[in-house]
Parts: sequence; C-alpha cells; structure tokens
Amino acid sequence: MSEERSLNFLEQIIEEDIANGVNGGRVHTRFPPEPNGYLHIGHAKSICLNFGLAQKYNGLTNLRFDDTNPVKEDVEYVESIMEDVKWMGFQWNEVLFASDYFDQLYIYAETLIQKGLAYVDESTPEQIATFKGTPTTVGKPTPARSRSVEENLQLFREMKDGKHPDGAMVLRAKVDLASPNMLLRDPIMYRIKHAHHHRTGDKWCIYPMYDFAHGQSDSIEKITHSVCTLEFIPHRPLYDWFIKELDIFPSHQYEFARLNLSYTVMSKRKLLQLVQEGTVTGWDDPRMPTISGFRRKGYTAASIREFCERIGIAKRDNLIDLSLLEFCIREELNKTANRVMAVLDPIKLVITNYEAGKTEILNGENNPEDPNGGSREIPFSNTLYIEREDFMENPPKKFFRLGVGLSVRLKHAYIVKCESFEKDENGNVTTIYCSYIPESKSGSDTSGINVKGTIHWVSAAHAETAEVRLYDRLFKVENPAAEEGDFKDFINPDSLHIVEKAYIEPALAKAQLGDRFQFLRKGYFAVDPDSKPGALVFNRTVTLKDTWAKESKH
RNA sequence: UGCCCAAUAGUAUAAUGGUAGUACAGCAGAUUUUGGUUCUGCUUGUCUUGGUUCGAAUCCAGGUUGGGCAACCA
Repeated sequence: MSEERSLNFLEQIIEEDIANGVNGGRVHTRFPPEPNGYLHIGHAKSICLNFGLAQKYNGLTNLRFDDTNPVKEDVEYVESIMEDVKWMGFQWNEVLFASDYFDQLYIYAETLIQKGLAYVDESTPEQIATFKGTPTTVGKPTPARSRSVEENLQLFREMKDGKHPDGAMVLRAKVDLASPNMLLRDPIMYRIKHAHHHRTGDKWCIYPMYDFAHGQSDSIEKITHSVCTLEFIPHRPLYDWFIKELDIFPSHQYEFARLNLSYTVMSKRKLLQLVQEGTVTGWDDPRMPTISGFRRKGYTAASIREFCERIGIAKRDNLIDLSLLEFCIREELNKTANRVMAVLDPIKLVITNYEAGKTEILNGENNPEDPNGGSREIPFSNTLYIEREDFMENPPKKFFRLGVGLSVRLKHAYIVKCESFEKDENGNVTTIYCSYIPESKSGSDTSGINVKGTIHWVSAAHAETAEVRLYDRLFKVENPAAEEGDFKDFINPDSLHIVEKAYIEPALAKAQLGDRFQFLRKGYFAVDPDSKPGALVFNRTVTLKDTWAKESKH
C-alpha cells in the first residue's frame, strides 16, 4: 500500500528504454557545468535530476566540466562546484573535463574536413552573420565554403599550430545554409584563442565551441540520457548530425524546463555582476541564490533536495514561489533545531517584586518536537531583556503581549504583569516594570492563571552578545528578469539588516559552525563562518511563519 | 511574419481516452507555555474554436498566448 509518486516524463522515457532494452538497459547521466561561476539553486535542480535518475535506475552519473572557453573559466569555480555537488549529497562516477577530449575532438574535426563536411572560413564575424541570412531568409555561402579538402586541412593545421592570430579564421561545419534552424547554418566548430587554459595550459590555441564539444563528450562517455534545459532543444539536431557523420555512440538529449525562483535572478552573468560590483559580499553571500549562499544562510542539503523533489520536472516555463523553498527548510528545522532565546531589539524589563541580585536556574526544553531533545539550564533574575516589539504603550485589542495592565508568560519562567514603564527624553521606552506571580513557575504552576501570550527573554546579567544578520529577499519584484530595464534597479535596498549586539542566553554561546537553532519566535538561525571565539555571528536562515505580523498590517 | 517548444487553481505538478487530484500560497476555525508546530474545513483550474469518440485535460486541425533560435558564450 505504498503511495507511489507518478513518474515525470524523463522517468517515463527511461523506463520505456529499459523495457525495450535500449543500451542494454544501462542508464548513464552526467552533470555538465561550465566552470565560469558558482552553482545556483537551478543547478541544484539539475543535480538532483541527473544524479537522482541514475540512482533510481541503478546507473551512473559523471561530473563533467564543459571547459571549452579558457578566457571565462577558472579553477576556483571547479573547486567550488565539486564542493557543492558533494555537499548536495551526491557521488559522481568520475570527474571529467571536456578538455580531456581536446585531442579526440581535434581528430573528429579533421575527420569531418576529410569528408568534405567542414571548412575553414576567414570571414569576419559580421560577414558570417550576414551570410547566414535571417530566420525568414536563407543563408548564402561565403567564398570559403567551396575550398578544397586539402586546403581546409592545411589551414586548420595552421590554426592549430598558432600560425594565425585570434579571430583570423574559424572552422565551420558544412551542414545546411537554408535550414530553418539557424544553428544548422554552418555552425562554427573551432575558433582561435591564444589563451592559457586552466587544465591544458598552453598546449592549444584553438578551442572547440560548446556545440562541437558537448554532444561528442556525451558520446565519448557513453552517456545514455543527456539531460539539459529547454534552450538547447534547437541544438539537438546539430549534435545528432555530428554523431551521425562521425559514426560514434548515439547519446540522446532530453530537455526540461530550468528552475526560476521568485524574487531572485538565476543567470550566472547577472550573479557574477552582483559579485563583481560588490552588491553582495561574494558568491556565498546568504542573499545569493547560489548553493553556497543557501548553505551559508543555514539551508540544509536535504531541504534543497526536498524542494527539488516537490517542484517536479516538466517542459513548461515556470516561476516557483520562494515560499515553497522556505516551507522545505522550516519543515526540516522545526523537527531538528533546538529552541533558544535571543533578544534582537532589547528593552529592559525589571521585576519589582523579585529579589534583586538573586539568580534562579530554570530548566528549558530544547525542542518540543523532539522527545529526545533534552533540556538546558537558563538563568533568571529580576532584570531581563525582552523584545521591544513585545511591548506597546497603546496596545490594540488582540495584542497578546505587554502593555500596562497586561500579563504574559515569560517562556520557561513566570507570568508577569506590566505595571508601568519609563521613557527617555526622546520618548523611547527604556524600562518596563512588572510584578511576577511566584506560584506561576513553569512546570509547577499552581496559580490557576491563564495568559494568552508567551514571550522570550534573557537575563541581563547573564546574557552573552552576538551579531545577528537578518536577510530579506534580494529583489523587490517577483520576476526581475521579466522587468524592463536594468535588473539592478529592482534590488531590495533592505535585503540585509545587521544587529550588531543581540543578547543571547548563555547556553547559546557554545554554538559551533554548522549549528542551527530556532530563536524562539524569531526564526531559524545558523552560525556564520565569520564567527570568532567570543564573537559569534548568526545568519537568519528563514523567519517563522508569522500570522500576527500579517494580520497587524491591515 | 520562418522554425522549434509549451499551455490544467495565485504558483507548481498529477490524471497517459473513463470521477480533474496533490503540494505550496490564501481564508476560516480548534489546539498550543513559540501569534511556531499540529489538526479540521474552505475558496480557486483543463487558453480558444471546431473535429474524432458512447465518452476528450488527454487524440486531430485551425487560432490565441507565452518562451526559445540569426554569440568566434555555454
């Protein structure tokens, strides 16, 4: 009686292939990033898909870097990508590089020249574009198209041997200048770049285009199901053409819709711009939609995998609600994160009928959702900090917090009733005076009094301090990419709020990097790597759902 | 006005010729020592016009809308 999730269209294809004995029932996928930036949550979708399909069907997944453009690529990115894939919880079969195949690809290129299916063209980019025609008018051959095999071979070897400067000429496939598919109008296979490659060094001064590398790389690795995003659909006929003319292993490409997430951007170019211009502190800034950003913010790999599972796989363009991702991390952290008390915007509360100087050690349950979560000691005294927003001079009707005459429970402690308050010369409330009910102690309450609200607090004399970073969405609009004009015009100016001195309960001072907590009533928080001994920094991973905040806006 | 892809609640995603379901979001209520969690209930959907069929979200044709394609990027 298991509840079976229905198959997505790729799983259906694979199950049919297995049933029909295609590739002997073998399933081999690959995740093929270009090392020109950090991985983002959209890549996480692709990682979960590619590795997930192989896992489900007892197959393998290669991690292959499509490193065909040395001027944009860097080992820093290679390393971050490997770290992120590992962190996501997946194991690759092999780490491979398209640059491993440069020799083979070169041979493929000569093979096509020999077959009269490729030619060297010294036309300028503008000339090539013009001769290609437009989607509604056919292209015309450039003079180079009729060059002899021998001459093409000689020129291509000269290109390889560095006899020509960058941009002097390219190698083009001779496919079909009249094709309605613009990518088939004699696409470029090789270009000259006298550039240092992060892996092959200075061995090459010609580099294959992505379109001449990707399909063959899949083929060389005997990839059975080459899964990529929708924008590569029109490239598929070209990959199939190369595979057919080269007579090599026929990998098949399938396309799914990439992830778009509301209130952020997913283009590597734009993310790079945010990093380079200092709009964010780096690729792993917790406001970034990168895997490393989410990790630093406190997201778990499991929650991201759960998110990728829930959004599904299909072929239609989509814009996923950020709230779904937030739901996934809350769902996990609600079960696993210990509750602690931290006051981010303090106001002093003095209990007038509690003995000054006395310290009482209270017991606090760590996690009501986890029976084995244990408890901790919390010191209590007559002078506390509470959250400024938990007091109002003129409270509205359903305000279940403090105001003169109102009572609340102090979490894990006593019920207090507000009697008066003090303001400074600017009219800011500075101190609240309360009386407590001695019989109302948590766990042994005999007072018989019921209060509607419970608030968090820390004892002023025992509190430690920490920096707390509060994040909000990076963009003000739901879909920045769809807006007219510069995407940076839609950046949320309040995406980061730093609380330099938050008061935390003493038990929290022992927090380590990697720890996650629920700050009671405030949200889930994770220790940031900027933390130093005695100077903890917490990132807010996500707020708690807050129906009061929503209601009080009306 | 070429070619390709897509179209099911606000957002996603199922139903594969036979009762339009699920999740998130939203709304209302119950419970609660977190205005959290949990529980209950509710609102909202097959782009359109024809055709095939006993029966169409599903198949066919036309239209509409959205997206992609003319980088020495991937």
